[in-house]
Amino acid sequence: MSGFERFNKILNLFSEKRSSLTVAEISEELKIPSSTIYRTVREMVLADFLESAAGSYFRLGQAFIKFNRIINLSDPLIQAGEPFLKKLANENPIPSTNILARLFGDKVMCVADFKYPSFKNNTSYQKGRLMPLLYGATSRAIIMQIKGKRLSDILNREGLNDDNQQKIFISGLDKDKKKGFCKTEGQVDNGLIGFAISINNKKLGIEASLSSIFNFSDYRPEHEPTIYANLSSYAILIERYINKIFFEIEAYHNKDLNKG
Amino acid sequence: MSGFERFNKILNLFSEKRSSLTVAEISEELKIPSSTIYRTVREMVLADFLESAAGSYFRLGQAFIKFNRIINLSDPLIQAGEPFLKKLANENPIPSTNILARLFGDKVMCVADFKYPSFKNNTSYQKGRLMPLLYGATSRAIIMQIKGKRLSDILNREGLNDDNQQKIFISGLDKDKKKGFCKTEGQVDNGLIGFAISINNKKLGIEASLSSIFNFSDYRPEHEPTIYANLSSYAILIERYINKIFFEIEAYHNKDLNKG
DNA sequence: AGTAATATTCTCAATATACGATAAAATTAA
DNA sequence: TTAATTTTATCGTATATTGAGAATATTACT
Repeated sequence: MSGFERFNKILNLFSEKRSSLTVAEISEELKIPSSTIYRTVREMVLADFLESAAGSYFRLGQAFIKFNRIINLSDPLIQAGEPFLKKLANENPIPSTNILARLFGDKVMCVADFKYPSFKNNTSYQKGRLMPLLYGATSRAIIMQIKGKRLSDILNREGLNDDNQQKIFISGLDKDKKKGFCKTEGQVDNGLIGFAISINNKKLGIEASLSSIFNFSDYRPEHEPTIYANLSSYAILIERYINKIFFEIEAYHNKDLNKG
Repeated sequence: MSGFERFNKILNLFSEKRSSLTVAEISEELKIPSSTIYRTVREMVLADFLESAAGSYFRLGQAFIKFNRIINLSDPLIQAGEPFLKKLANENPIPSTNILARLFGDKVMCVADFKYPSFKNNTSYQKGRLMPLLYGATSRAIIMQIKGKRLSDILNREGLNDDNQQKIFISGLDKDKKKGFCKTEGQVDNGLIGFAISINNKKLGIEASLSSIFNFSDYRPEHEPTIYANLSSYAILIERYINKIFFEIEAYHNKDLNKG
């Protein structure tokens, strides 16, 4: 096993449910001698990827807070989209959670969210959370953008191996694609209904979606036109801003080149 | 150079100002052949620490968002303190930014913040940001808790090498310690005045502070008693909650032991 | 489209580095 | 204090990592 692999494996033992671990536990989980784990953990602590806590436990370290902040301040999708989430929430006809999600590798991750103050439910959609790839409007509006071999590869990796099932899933996606919207009910959280629309930027490699999620009990069919209108106008706005930011980044790099 | 060291050095090239880099740039900065950098970068992309962006640039990856979220959901200080920041802001006599900061190794980092909506200034205090160790009430209320060799080591590393200057600084801290509060004006941001109080928990190794920052133009001396009263009552509340959370964590680990 | 320029991956032999068993030391608990 | 546990240090060996350079893939340009 390579050094980096071990480093990565150690970090991935940490989760929401298990936020601190001892060297003994890590060593046991990974079946690696504790002398090696001690050495690695020490390195990681030194570099702030871990920190030692009470009772010889170790926790995730400040490095993640630091780098997360850098991402927040510089990710074009977050920069372009986050400011609009609150506005979208305010313009929706009923209380909502509003989500910017994005494909990272094989996974859909929520990168920004705004919950309308009076929105009751605790949705699964929170910044930083990985979302199920095959369920929910948020994710559908993203995989909708992928096609061909890449799509079937992803589906296979997600466990949708059966050829026939895959065809059904893809033809469902195609229908949504024609409509231009996704709408799902209770696929991720019970009692919630979600609407989503695609956002993308080929140059920046961004495959994302904007979605609004409502309590099904609040929702009435007559809300739908407003919901769609809001989503699509904000999606266009966000795509424009992403482009603007992209050109700024490009200009910045070019300036650099001319300097050197 | 060890593998991990390189990994760490690559990540630390990224900053708020420089959020994407090419392999050539990394190779140039670190004086390491690009074939090696390509290999390392590929590994890092595979593990989501980097992601490739347009124009053969690389950016920080989703792993940081993911692990940051885990920290947010599990860090006892954030868990215990964040919910109170808004309340504190609402009870302050004038608009404020309210900060939970914490010592990580040698650095003070803001781990949670709540800005009162009408607070105008863009303060340097934002979640995830490293704060200057020797300036500002926020940091003083933290180093106040450190003494002896550990304190002088930290001061030395921060560049306060002169013995005499160090004595002056420490005696200043001692005065604040007696008062139980720190108050500084314009040390970090011009036109702002900050008040801070210590928060700590030995068992969990938490050395932190709670602070309220105001626009100097809003501030009147008669506000001071209320500011202090708010800070100290919330600090006590937060410390109690940290303890409660600590016992929950302990109980959780013990339960695990009995299981296994 | 076709070509040039860049970016990325691959190969391989030399060697630096990480590995793990064990001992020693330091810290914590009883 | 002693005992138990956690952490660091040591060291020979095995092996993963390195970097030069070739090969390939991708992108940019005409």
